[in-house]
Amino acid sequence: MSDNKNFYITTPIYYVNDIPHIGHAYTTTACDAIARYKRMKGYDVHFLTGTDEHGQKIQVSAEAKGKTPQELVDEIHMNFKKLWQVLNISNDDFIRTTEERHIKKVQEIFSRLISQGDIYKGKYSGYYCVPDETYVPENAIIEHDGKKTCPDCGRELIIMEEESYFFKGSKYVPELIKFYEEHVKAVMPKIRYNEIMSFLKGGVKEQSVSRTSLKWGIPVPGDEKHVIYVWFDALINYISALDDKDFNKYWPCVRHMVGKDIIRFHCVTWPLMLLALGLPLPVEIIAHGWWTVDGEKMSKTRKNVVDPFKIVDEYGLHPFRYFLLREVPFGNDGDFSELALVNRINSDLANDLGNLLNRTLQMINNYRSGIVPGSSEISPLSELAPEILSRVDEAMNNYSYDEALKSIWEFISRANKFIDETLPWKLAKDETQQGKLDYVLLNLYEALRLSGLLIAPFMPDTSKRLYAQLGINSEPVKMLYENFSWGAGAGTRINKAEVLFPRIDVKAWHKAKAEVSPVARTSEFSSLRDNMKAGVSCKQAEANARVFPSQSTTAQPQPAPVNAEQVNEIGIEDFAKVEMRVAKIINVEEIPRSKKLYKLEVDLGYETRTVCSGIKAFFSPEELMNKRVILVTNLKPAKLCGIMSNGMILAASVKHDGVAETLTLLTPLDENIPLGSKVS
RNA sequence: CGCGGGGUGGAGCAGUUUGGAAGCUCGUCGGGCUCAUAACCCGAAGGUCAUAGGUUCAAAUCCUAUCCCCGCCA
Repeated sequence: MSDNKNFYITTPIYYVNDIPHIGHAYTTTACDAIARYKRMKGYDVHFLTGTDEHGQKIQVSAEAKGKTPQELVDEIHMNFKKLWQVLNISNDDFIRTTEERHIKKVQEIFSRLISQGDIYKGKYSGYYCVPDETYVPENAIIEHDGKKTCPDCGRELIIMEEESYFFKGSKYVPELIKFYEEHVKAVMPKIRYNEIMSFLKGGVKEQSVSRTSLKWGIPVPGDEKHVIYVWFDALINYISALDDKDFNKYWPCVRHMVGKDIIRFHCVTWPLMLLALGLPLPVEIIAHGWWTVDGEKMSKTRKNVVDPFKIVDEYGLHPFRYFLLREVPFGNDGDFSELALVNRINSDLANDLGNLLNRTLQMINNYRSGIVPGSSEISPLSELAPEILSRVDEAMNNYSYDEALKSIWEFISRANKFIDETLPWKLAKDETQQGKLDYVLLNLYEALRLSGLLIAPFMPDTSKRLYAQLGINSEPVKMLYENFSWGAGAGTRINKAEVLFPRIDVKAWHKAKAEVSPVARTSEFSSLRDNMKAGVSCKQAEANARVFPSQSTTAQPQPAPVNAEQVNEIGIEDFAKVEMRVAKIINVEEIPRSKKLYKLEVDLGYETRTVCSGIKAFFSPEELMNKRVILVTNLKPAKLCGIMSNGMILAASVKHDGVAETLTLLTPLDENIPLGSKVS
């Protein structure tokens, strides 16, 4: 643990071109909870998040939209700011890599490393994929017919050589290994620590830290045709966000929360940079797992992402926050499903906590006219309380949110059990038992008062609502744990009991969900074209597209008509944008790592193309060979399972519960129609 | 041999580092209670811990081989 009472926690800066999804929400919520927790422990907390706004993709999408990159990022970084507002994130700062303070600091650091000889100009040469605009590392190259090809698109690589700046981070590797050996908790959880150690011991190459191929980035000072490599640029945000005063105060106690995918940058690249700069290394780097959705991999390119805005809209903020932090053991991957969320809401939030509050308040109201009685007798609850506090503290120090919440709920369960043990409704009827009743009611009240405090870092507004019902006006998030004293709640006038979390009728929920998509998706960003270009299989893209438009409005899911799929009407001018032609399948290849896709070669008469099609489950390669099909020819190419797909084959399907049961290809009736004929 | 994660009662998972009576949540069944959001409390059923070998007094946990799932990036 840190030796002082300062605590600096950061999220990664999110790539601004991404659509905010559950993964972003998770990382940031986790940081928020620890930030709030530490504040309540009396720490001086600085909590930073932000956006990474440079890079090729931004440049390209800006061009596509007829904007400057700066205009684009000024607009879309708001997606993240908005989300943090909705999720009630208590960050102290939000940094953008296009801000002056950041650019200046990056250039300053770059210059300094040049002048001390840790960055030098050299030549970079390697295998390069021209269409993908990327270098392919030796170990990723796939040999095909004696040619070196790109693992992503399969096209041939060329040897490319360009001028580049290099960072001699490797010379600090022994020092870093030593540091990690002495600080085994610097990378958490343990499995990641081991991963990093074995990576470091395998040796680290010098890294190219500049690019000449793109423009949208921070120029190398004094050598403007080079742009500083995005990771070098991005990592520095953790420092550039602090002014000199804050730097001295917070840097020595910095913690980075990251997804497990980017640990190399944070646990190797970044510390090597810091060693070169002679700065202290991060106290802790915490790597969490990933989310799947309904058991399936979620990705920004696949668009089966969970839209946090929509979930919050439908289920409320705090159930969502609670679910994220409770559902998954620290560091593990987790699965998001709405049903699991509903179950958590019902059992943990409504039944255990909400109901405890309700029954307690009703009894105080009925038996003591709404005034909390006093009692100094020790109870099982007052005895358990300190233990729970210390268990929560231990869990939080290990970022084990699930353990912390489990402990809190153990306390809540104990309180429910306490009611059954003491039977207050019987005590109420017995004149001689009034002192005992005081004891029961006071202890229940205190248990709730403490629970409200304990859940505050996770569900700040819920704890506030809970406190309001308890008759306490101050906000739990602004309190300190150490100021809690058991019994101090005596004499308080409580407020009217209200339902804290309404139960969700699971049967009705299932019924409503059967008629709407199981996964929330954004209408704002989602369109048929987006889905398709994003590499979703045809069927799924259709499904995605048809789910919307959806209005984010009411709290309850709106039942939709069963058979009428909602499709936006389009004009003929929209239809005319789609070019379809007759094509013949001339080759069928299995893609070993995909159970849905075939790699098809199709002949359009004037050219042949590679198309990936999600029809493996329905046809054998023999059935497909030489079939004439209708191909959408002007679909933007997309990579599916690593293979470039240049078009989409049309098929009709019958679905049951959203899964295609039968599927038939659309094929021209006239076998003799020339290949390449346009369909309209 | 590309890399990584995983296979534990009906479902979802913990436990595997450091071997020592198989645990949690949900669901099911039975009972209790009536203050409460059909909530709460107690009890029960249900697992050869993927498979096959091995080490050991003792293996979900260590070793070897095999099979099967899931990702390839937040």
